[in-house]
Amino acid sequence: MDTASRTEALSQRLADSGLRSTPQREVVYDVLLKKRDHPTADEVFARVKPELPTISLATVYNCLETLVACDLVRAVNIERGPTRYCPNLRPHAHFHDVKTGRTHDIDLPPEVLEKVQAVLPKGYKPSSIEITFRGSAGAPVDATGKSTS
Amino acid sequence: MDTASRTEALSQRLADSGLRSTPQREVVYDVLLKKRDHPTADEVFARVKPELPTISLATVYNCLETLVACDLVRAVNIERGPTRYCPNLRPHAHFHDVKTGRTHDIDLPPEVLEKVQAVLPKGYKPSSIEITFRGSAGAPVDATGKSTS
DNA sequence: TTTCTATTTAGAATAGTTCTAATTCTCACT
DNA sequence: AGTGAGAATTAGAACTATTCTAAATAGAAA
Ligand SMILES: [Mn+2]
Ligand SMILES: [Mn+2]
Ligand SMILES: [Zn+2]
Ligand SMILES: [Zn+2]
Repeated sequence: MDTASRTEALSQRLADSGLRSTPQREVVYDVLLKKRDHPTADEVFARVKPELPTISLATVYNCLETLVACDLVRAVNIERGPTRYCPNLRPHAHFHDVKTGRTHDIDLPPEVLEKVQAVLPKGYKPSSIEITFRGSAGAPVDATGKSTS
Repeated sequence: MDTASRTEALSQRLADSGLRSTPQREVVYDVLLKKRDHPTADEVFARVKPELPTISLATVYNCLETLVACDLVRAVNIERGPTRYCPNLRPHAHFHDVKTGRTHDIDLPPEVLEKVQAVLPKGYKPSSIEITFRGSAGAPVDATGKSTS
């Protein structure tokens, strides 16, 4: 999907919520889609600025909040520290690599989701599930001791 | 388990890490065990104060950090906002009830844990898994419209 | 074109946590 | 028992991430 059609999809979704499409909202959404590394608001701010040099950090927070409210973006709170933002709308878990500090998306098959939901006692109605792994995702090392990656 | 034997278990675990058992650490741990509602540091502070009126908030943070480092307590970050603390060491998920704001523990059978771990690609070595539900846990309502709880 | 309202903006304010430097406590050793 | 070294506690300052406020701007509607 190119930038034009993304922008179209975005304004549609915003309109559905009675909101306007703005350059700030478009560029914030674009940078999230372009580099899907779960950036913080500060990082989004830094990436948007070259495109919109007069944007403010407050606006970045506002735009992110709006995108989350429209269900185009997920706010991710893996641990204490700044909220991170993820435009991946498919059901997925997060793997937080302690070595690199990076967070990867892990697709969740419906079958696993169901299995997890099944642990809930009757009457518990979840509206969302968040699964987070913490650990190392280092490339496996072979018998020579060299990395295989 | 009474307070005396809890204290014993605590000092043992602290000693294993080369740390001292102190009144502050004991009382902080005790209040976590006594009311398992995932309190914030501020809430722990308020509960400890009657017992140790001169304790400081900094010390509460220090004690909680120590207990987490000793694997006696889990730090829980459900969403943006203060970290919460949980002394339940069994594998469990958290259900955050949006209506009441309360967070409940949900036991996780080993079978479900395995199923969830199985989504990880080869080479991903998780050291911990966090599963959080968000939703409402309202008591089911019967045909009369009265709560069944 | 005027008006109405949404949005953006800069900066102040706030919340939660961590840091700093001084004090107090504990324990090992005499 | 007395002393010294290091561990732990403490109050308050500092810090980070976020939210709020109030004024400026921009866009749609009339
Ligand atoms: Mn942020
Ligand atoms: Mn807290
Ligand atoms: Zn993601
Ligand atoms: Zn818990």
